[in-house]
Amino acid sequence: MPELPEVETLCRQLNAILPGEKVLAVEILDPRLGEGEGERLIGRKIAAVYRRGKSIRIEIGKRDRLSDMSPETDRGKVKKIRMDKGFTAELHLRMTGRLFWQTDATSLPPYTRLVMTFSAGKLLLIDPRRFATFHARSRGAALPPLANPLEGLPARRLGEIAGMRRLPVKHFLMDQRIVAGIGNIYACEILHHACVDPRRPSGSLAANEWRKVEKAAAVILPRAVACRGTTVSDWRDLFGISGENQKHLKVYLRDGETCRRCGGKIGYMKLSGRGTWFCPACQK
DNA sequence: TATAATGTTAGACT
DNA sequence: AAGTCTAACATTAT
Repeated sequence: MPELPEVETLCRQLNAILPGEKVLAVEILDPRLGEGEGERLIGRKIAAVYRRGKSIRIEIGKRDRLSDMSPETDRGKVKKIRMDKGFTAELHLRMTGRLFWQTDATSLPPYTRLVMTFSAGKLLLIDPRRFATFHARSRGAALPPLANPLEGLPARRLGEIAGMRRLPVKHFLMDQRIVAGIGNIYACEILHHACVDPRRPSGSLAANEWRKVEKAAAVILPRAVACRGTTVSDWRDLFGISGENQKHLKVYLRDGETCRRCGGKIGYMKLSGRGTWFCPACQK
């Protein structure tokens, strides 16, 4: 469920809480998430949290001085432990993953799959469908940055990449290798704002149409971040609070209702296997 | 009971 | 070879 604005919301909220916090425990409750992945994070401090596309990357630093001062350890060993570069815990929420910051001693909510304990609280991964992924990797070379639609989607680049491709433009915008972070809701909304029919072959868009797509993304995505995401079913932010962006939806889930721009009737169809809402009257 | 769900990807098919 | 399409993953809610 979470797309760029939702993941961005979580990252910002995590960044206000986690840096400097030490990982006290990691419990993996769903074996699909990998067995010993969490062990090596224990005793380390969070440096910062970043978003890359729809992934949440928690940068975790070197082991804290006190925690590796086991008495009588030979110095070589201690040194070795502290020489590493730290880890990155990478979370991808896929369809139904959520993060929740729990600060009271209540029991874990249903479908909790992972618990990361800090002194200030517990970070829970809740995921009914169990598609979410979690990996703790030692920090290596920085990954190449993905095109970040929050920093703008240059129309020219989009046109170049689209070339002569016949892939529907909606599918094109959702290709994470091209544009990192747009999913089904925002692809529908961006194309409606840009007045472009989602079925159009991506290679058929004229330069001015890509410019409209660029502008649409620049309106829709930052507003969705400011609204802390779109709650149409189960999306909640880190503190369990619904987003507000559903108020701004023009087509998504509005099947049969009236287009607020032209008065036409919002249509629904399956495109590339995904539900697609659009206004046939004003999206050409 | 059948269907769809805010994501990704392996494998099949052009 | 490269582009495109489909099914599969696991589970709930309607």
